[in-house]
Parts: sequence; C-alpha cells; structure tokens
Amino acid sequence: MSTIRDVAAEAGVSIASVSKMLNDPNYGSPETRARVMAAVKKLGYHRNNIARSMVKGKTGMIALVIPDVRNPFFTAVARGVEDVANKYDYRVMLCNTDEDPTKQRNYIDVLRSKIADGFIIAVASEEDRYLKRVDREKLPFVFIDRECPSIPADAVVVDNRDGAYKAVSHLIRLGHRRIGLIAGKRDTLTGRDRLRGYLDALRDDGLTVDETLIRDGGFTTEGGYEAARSLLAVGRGLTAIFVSNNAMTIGCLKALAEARVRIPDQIAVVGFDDSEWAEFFTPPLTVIRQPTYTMGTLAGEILFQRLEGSGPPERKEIVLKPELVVRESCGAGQRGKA
Amino acid sequence: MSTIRDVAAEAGVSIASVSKMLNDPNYGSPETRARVMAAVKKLGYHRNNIARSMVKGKTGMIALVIPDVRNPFFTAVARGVEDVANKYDYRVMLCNTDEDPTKQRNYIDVLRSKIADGFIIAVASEEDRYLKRVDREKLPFVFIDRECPSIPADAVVVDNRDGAYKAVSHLIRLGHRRIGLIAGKRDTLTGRDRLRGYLDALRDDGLTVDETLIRDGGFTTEGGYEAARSLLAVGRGLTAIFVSNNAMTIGCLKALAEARVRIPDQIAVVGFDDSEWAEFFTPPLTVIRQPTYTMGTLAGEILFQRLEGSGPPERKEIVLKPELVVRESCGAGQRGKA
DNA sequence: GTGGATTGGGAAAACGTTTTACTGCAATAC
DNA sequence: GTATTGCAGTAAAACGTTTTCCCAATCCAC
Repeated sequence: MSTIRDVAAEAGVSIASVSKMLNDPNYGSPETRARVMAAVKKLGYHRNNIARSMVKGKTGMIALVIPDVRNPFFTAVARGVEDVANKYDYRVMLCNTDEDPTKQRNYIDVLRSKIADGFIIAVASEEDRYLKRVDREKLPFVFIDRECPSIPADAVVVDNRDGAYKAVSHLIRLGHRRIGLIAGKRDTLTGRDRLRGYLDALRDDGLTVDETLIRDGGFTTEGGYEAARSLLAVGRGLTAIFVSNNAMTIGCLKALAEARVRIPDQIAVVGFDDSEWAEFFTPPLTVIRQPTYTMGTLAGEILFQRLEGSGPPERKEIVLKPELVVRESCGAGQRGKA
Repeated sequence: MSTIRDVAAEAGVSIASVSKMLNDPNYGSPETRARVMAAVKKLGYHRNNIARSMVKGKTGMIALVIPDVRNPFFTAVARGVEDVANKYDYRVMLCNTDEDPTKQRNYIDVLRSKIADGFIIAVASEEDRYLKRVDREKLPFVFIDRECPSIPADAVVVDNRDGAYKAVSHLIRLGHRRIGLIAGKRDTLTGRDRLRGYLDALRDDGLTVDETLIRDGGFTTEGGYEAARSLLAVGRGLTAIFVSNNAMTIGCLKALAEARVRIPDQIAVVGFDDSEWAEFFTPPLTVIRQPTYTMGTLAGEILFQRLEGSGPPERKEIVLKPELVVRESCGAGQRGKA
C-alpha cells in the first residue's frame, strides 16, 4: 500500500504539498499539481483515513444502537439515519443489542474509545447507569423511539399515547362500545403510553373501562396470539380489538383466522405500526403509522448539528404524531384517511 | 479526553508499561498494576482506538455493502453478518447502494482508504470495473447473493435455479399443467437462474413452454401487480403462478384479490422468499425459503478466515440450497414440508 | 522602484497508540 | 560462584496523515 510519502517522492515534492493538493483543489501550480496527480494515479494511492482521523480527531463515523434491525421499525430508522449520514459524508456503524443491557454496554464501551464521533440509540433499558456516564460534550448522542427520563439528551420520539388514542376513538366513532386491547410490555414507556391512549379515548367518550377486555401480549407474535384467543374466549360482547404493535397484530390475526372470525364484520381490528404488507392482507389492515424513516433522518440531523457545534445549546426533543391509516379491517371501508 | 500519557504520569510509570498492562493481563507486578488501574479509573481513561488501529494496521471493522437493508432478505443477512462479526470482536459498517453503481463506487472508494479491514458485498451490477481493481490481498471481500463472473473472489450464493425448479415441480406434482411465471430482471443472474429453473422443471416433466404465460415483473411490487393482471387477462387455462421474489408476490396477491380470484382453488400461488408474514396471509403462502441469516454468517466466517490468513488459498464458493415451504396457497393443504 | 500582499512550496511537529530494543535485577541452574 | 534465564520497566521509533510556521518568489499599487 503506497503512502503519501511515496507519492511525494514520485512527484518530487514534499508530503505537505501533496496533502494540501489532495485536500484543496485550488492549491498549487498547475504543473506541480499535474505531477502529483500523475504520481497518485501511477501508484494507485488512496488516502489512509485512519491516519487522517487521528490528526483530525474525527472519524467520520456515527453509530446506530438499536435492539434489532430485523424489526421493520428499526430497519426503516436505520435507512433514514444512513441517508442523512451520507449527506454529511459520514458512515454508519450498526449495533444490535437484542434488548440486552450487557450487549448495549459493550457497544457503548467500544464507542467511547473514539471509534465514532457520536451515536443514535434506542435504549434497551430505560434506566442505564452506564449510558449516564458518557459525556455528551465529548461523545454526543441522541435518543430515538425511547428516552431515558434521567438523561437529558436530545431525542426523537413518537407520541404513542396519541396514536393509541386515535385508533380507539376511530373505533368508537364507528359505533364500537366494547373494544379489546392487546397491550405491550408494561415496563416500557411505549407500552404504558399506548395503554394510556386506549384508556383516555374510552374515558373521553364516556365509556367505562372493562379490565377483562385488556390483555398483555408482551409485544411478541405468540403473545398477541394468546391474548387474542383469550379475548375471544372471555370477552363478552367484544366487537373490536386494538393491538399495540405489529408483531402482536400478526399473532392476533392468526388467532382470529383459526377461530373463523370474520374481519371486520364480527370483529374489527386496528393495529399499531404500518408495514409493507399491511395493505395487502385480506382485509387490508387499518393501522397507526409511525414516521419511521423520518425519525431516522431527524435524529441524524440533530446529531450532526451537535457534531458541527451549530444548533442551540439546550436539549432538543422532537415528538412526532403518528397517523391513522384507514383501510378495511376497522370496518370503515375505503373512505380515505382520517 | 485523557490519554495513555496522562495515565502514565498519574501512575508514575512509562507509557509503555501502561500499554502493556492494558493489553496483557499477566504483565507487570501487582503493585504497579494496581497503581495503573487506579489512575485509569480516576481519569476515566478509554483507549483511543484510532491510534491503535494506525499502529496495528487493522481497524476492527468490516463493511456490508448491499442494495437496501429494507429488503427483508438483506436485513436478515445483515443480522447474520453482525453476529459473526461480534464473535470475532469486529464491528460492521452498513452501506446501502440502492442498486446504484455510483453509490457503490463511492462506498468502495471509502473502503479502499483503510477504513475497514474487508467487506461483504451484494453487487449492484454484475460488471463492475471498479470493483475489479480492488486488490483482494490488501482488502479482502466476499460476494453474497450475487457474484461477478469476472472476479474470482469468495462467494456465498443460493442455487436459484434449484429453488425455482422445486417450486414449479411441486405445482406440476399437484396436477397443474399451465403454470404462469412472474419473472425478475433478466439482466441479473438471479433473475435468469430462476427463469431457468422454471423452464427446466417444465421440460423435465414433458410440458411445453408457453411464452404467453411468462411475464416480467422487474422484481418490484408494482411490476408483480401488472404482470399478474396481464396473466389473468390473457393467460388461457392458467391454474397456477410462480412468482420470482417477495415484492412481486405482494403485487401478484393484490391483483388476484382485486380480480376476486380465489387462492388456491382458482389459481395456486408459490412465491420466492419466505417472510415473517407469509405464514399469516390468507391463505398462508407456500414459498421457497432462502437461508438468509445463514448466508450472512457464512460470508462472515469466510471473510474472517481471510483476515486471519487461515483458510485455503483458493477461492471458496458456497452454494446453498433453498427449501420449499408448503403452506396453503399452492393447494397442497398442510401436508408438511416436501 | 519600493512596500506590502499573495502564493507555491517545504520542514517539522503533532495526533495516541503499540512495539522493539534495551537495562537492571532477581531467580534459577549448574 | 558464575552463567543463564526471565521479568519489570523504559526510551524511542513507528504508523500516515494534517497543520503550523517558515522562506522565497511573484505580483500589485502607488
């Protein structure tokens, strides 16, 4: 591998000149520039970015720390992050934690050793004592999707309560009175907020909350399946179900299909999280759509503002509103968006 | 940010000693070691990995260059790659090319500048003159999913012809005689191989190929939709369709649903690529499943063998066999796997 | 023609590690 | 008692850039 030193020797100039010409298109006389460029081409020289990073104190890399890129939500986020990174001529490193605090801690350790200039993180646990210790001045980071209440860092999140509220009020508006809920994990803010949205919507419309219509599905497909079966078994007078995430929606749909329940005639369904295939299910799914890709780009933009030192000194929190996408599983027909 | 120099000063030893103690748990006397560790803790020292990379000539990073992580196929591959990278204490950098040769070229340029120790790539174009120029001795790479015939690098691919062959023979075995094909892009090896599998299966069973039953869908959802509509319109006697990838399958399903065609009674469907939701469609989809995650881990293992200098000097090519997953859309009922 | 600004070019320091070669010193082997 | 080995510890080189400071030459304005 040839170095800048080789190029300088080949062209008969100093390494300083080579460096300057490579970085500043206006530097140097046409003749020397030509000689240098010829040498670069002849030797097949490529700048060593590691050396450059060392002197610049910047790596040109950010990290994205998420539970699992296979979750379509995070897949889209990842793509958003990479696209804005590209815009700023940055690279992105992918870190899956599997919701495991130890894995997350290991990755944060790696990041602290100056391997990236900053990171975007969807925390595995809301209480991370280790994360609390990273100095945001030296290694900026921004929360995405989930926040740590005790750490005042920038954040891009979605209003989960509002999403659930929209879904449930929509069902109420369609005449449903006994609406089941397949809830997520109660130990996550996301799960609690979506539960709260459900409760608030019911109360605001003067409906009483029936605890027997609420089931925990743990955010997993199997959990959603079991919860739906249970609702079917004991939920008397049930005419609709709101499911708190995409995995559980799949499980719920499976249970309804097995029980030969027709959607939406017998039971209407609204899910949280849109996906590529939701539109093509029979019937097409009515869902709450989160602006996933946009969340990624916004988080990226905030991070790059920090890296450039521009932007306000105070903490920035962006709360995005999810959107109700009306298709057919709610029984509203194709009346467009609400 | 404190450096090893600060630690050495604080502990009253040389920087060489600090370095050795940090890297070799057996080095040094217990007393000095204690002093050094105390200094590390007191100063909150973290090793600067950039500096380390420079002297070691290794970055501890590999890159994954793929068209788009949002394609579930590549999502799973990415996860496989990261998991094995972790095993070798490596990090992975994500590079989406959007099938754009220019983007791919830019990323390769970045990689050539010693930012990663090697990479795994699903090429945007089979003929990449630029890729041909990267020296595999200096910067090892392995192909995944797609190969460049002109570049003799390691590769992990799937036997696409075999997959299509299995799908189509399965339909023939079920009694279908007029089987439609929604083909992929002919300018990709993948697309051509799947077409070949379709043709071979037909011929091997003594059926004649009817060109009017073959449509191009360009590997996109819209393309699959249009292709299916066209087949429905002019494909006389059509009783089954084989669709060459997941996106086109979604489009095909939409077209069939709109035309009120019952699956599998009126038309049986087999798709290429399994997914999380294929099982939960009504009817559940019969598909050809590719070992996506495994492809990622295998490609990773090969790459790390190269990086370690172990493994055979000759080119390594792994060809995985896809698997037929029989559900209900083919009309075979739940008879298990073939 | 002189003073001041601009420009091409170079020497050397700096970035923060690891590694090599070396010095003592203590323990071991004969 | 001497030669040998092994270990703790150090100084300094090396990794490949960018950047600062400097010199010399050219250009321009007056």
